[in-house]
Amino acid sequence: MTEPASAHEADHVSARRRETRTRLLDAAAEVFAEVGIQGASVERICARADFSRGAFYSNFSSKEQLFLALLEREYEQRANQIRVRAAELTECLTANEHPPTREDAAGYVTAFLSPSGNESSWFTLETEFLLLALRDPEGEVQHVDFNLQFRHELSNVVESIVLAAGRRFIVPVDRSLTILAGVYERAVRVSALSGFDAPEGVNELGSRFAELLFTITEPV
Amino acid sequence: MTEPASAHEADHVSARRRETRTRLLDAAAEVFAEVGIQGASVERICARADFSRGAFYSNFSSKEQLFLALLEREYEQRANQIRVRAAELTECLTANEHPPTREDAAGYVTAFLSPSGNESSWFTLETEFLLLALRDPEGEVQHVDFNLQFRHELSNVVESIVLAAGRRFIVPVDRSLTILAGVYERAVRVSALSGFDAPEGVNELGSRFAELLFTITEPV
DNA sequence: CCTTTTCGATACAGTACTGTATCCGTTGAG
DNA sequence: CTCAACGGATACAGTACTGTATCGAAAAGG
Repeated sequence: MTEPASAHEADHVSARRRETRTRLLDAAAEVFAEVGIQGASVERICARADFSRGAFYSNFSSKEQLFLALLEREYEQRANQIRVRAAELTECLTANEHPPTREDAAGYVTAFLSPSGNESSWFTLETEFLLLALRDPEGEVQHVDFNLQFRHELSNVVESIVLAAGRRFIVPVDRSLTILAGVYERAVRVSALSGFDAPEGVNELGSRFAELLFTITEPV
Repeated sequence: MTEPASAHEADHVSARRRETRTRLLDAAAEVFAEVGIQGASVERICARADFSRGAFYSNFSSKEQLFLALLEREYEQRANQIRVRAAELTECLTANEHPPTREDAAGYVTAFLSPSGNESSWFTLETEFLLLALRDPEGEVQHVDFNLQFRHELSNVVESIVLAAGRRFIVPVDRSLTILAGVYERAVRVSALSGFDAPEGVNELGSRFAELLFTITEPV
């Protein structure tokens, strides 16, 4: 609303400007993760990016706008990664003659869920986002939208993977996903609290998850 | 450290002082929930409680200390409530001749999970706590401790309730609890985001949960 | 009833940050 | 080569908050 710049206007953002925005976003990601969205002063973010506040206000109207822009970027990246991994996994599954054993599944799940970037800071950011949305007067911040879209995407991905593995869900898919999501998110939280470093956490989660998957699916 | 007042010293807190602390804690609960632990200034909390900052610094050494005190109080209250409800439920279950049907179970679970105080602000506080713990240099803030104790308590409660209902867990108890906790916490989060007001949310959760319980338990 | 202690209020100095208004170097178009 | 527009730096005025140090009233103790 505040920054329409709709299609008919000059969409042209100079390379210089894009670079500035990127650096500010990168810096913000760090600082937000470190001290929180409220604890982060515009000044500090700019300092981290080696810019002055002038640059900031020339690119974003407020700290919240910056945060939302950051979130959008990260979600996008995240979604892409999932798509890529899902494609790999599907290919791998269809290439195999026999349906995967539990052990195979554990490996696949582990690989699929293995952290890519800085998982810890992502989790922190997401939690900040949740808090922001919780306090949002009337849904200005569309946490739900982000999540619904993401969920939908994920839903398709998981279903098609399961299918590629020659299985199908016993209980309705959406209910299954609720369970899976719950277990997964809880695992992430626990993992975040005891430090993400431990790689065995991921393996453990992988096998547990695979087991769960075998419990709530059946051969097609 | 700074305020030992260990057991051999005067534990006596005058009624006046206790009252002041309570009012400050109450105010803090509101303000923290509204604007977050970082967004809340000491000044604002004091204003809400109709005290000056003098009173605050005379009772707490910092905002974080206040927050931790608040959390302790709330956890305590929470735990008590669960104990009470569990006792009621157990009594109710043992009084019955026949093991509960799914419908019964849905009712019980719904009652057990039905919100008591301000669920929404509690969820917000807990999330703030999580974030605090995430950033905690080296486990000063003992989120894990709180949670482990709580979890342990809950674990016993759930198991004994299930037993009183004449059933037992198919998969190991701790794994079952992980699943239940995941599903529950996720439901709370979703509920928090779409406003806690909707009472049908609780009912829905109740029946889903009961169903899940029937899935992962069997008659003893 | 007077004294001592306790506890909260007030005053103060200092800091960090905000958003704007203005300035100036850079860059790209003609 | 020139000039306008762009994009970021700097300066400024103003605000909110912090923690401490001091003060005075109310309670407790004798």
